[in-house]
Amino acid sequence: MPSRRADPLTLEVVELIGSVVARYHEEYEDAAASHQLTGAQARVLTLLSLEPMPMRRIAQQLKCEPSNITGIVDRLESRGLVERRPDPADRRVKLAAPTQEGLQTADRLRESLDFAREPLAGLSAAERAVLRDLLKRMLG
Amino acid sequence: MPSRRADPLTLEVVELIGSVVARYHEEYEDAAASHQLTGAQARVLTLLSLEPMPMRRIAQQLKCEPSNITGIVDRLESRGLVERRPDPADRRVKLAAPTQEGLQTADRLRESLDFAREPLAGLSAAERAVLRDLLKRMLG
DNA sequence: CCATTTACTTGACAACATGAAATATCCAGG
DNA sequence: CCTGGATATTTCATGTTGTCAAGTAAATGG
Repeated sequence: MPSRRADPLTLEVVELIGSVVARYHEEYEDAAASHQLTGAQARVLTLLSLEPMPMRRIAQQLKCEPSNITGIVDRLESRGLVERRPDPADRRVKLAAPTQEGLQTADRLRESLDFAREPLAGLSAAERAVLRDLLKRMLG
Repeated sequence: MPSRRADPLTLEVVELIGSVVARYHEEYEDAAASHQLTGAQARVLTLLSLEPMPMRRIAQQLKCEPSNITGIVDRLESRGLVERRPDPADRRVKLAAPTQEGLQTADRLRESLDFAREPLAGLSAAERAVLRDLLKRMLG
């Protein structure tokens, strides 16, 4: 039910969220590029740095087709950042896992993601807590 | 200056912003797809629905190369959603403008962008105002 | 009036994304 | 045990987005 026209305040907040999204993306792509990674490659590498996982699960997390992941992991693998391991429990499955160098790259990537510190630095701890709670409720 | 490790609260907020960004994107792509548009096409059409503008300016707004815009506008034009007009003041310039049908599509697109209403509905007006102010300050 | 700059397009190329088909493996019911 | 159906991954064809370099047309300023 589309309710009726959203009120001006809601529209303003939506507009601001759009700006946050645009800025986040820009900074994410820049951070990735500074490590010669594309955004998609950076996302996959970051995911794997938390926990190795089957190709299929990567696709689920990124909400795309598994056949797409094949190519992205291929490129990461050809650069020595990721490797495919057999799953002892299921020979159909290939576990993608970061190499040592992949882990280091993921760490440096995390550090260069300044969207964290820079824009939030202007907010006090109390304000950040309020923001956290509001975002949490927004995300349901 | 990477300052030192960000505190847990900041990290939590950053994580939440990441979730908001992911969700916003997902919904945006879905809304675009429901009108047989790609995300990029939807962004350009939305931009033009506010105000016709030269190709060059579209590229600046989208932060990409002008040569990229040529293709996106080509596809929108071949579907009758956008047209190129000469700029009376400068014959090098082509103004991209939405057609009647393009305007209608842009309107319907806006309506289906429920990221506005749905998640924000859980917040009171006062809370939305607080959120607005915090986001504004975050964006500097 | 000529050199330079600007706006746009074109062409070559890479990454990303989807969908369909192929391969290998698992698994459950007979 | 065996077979038929489901599952995991890859390959291929195709389309969109993105970059960069080169080309054309038009403006602009010495």
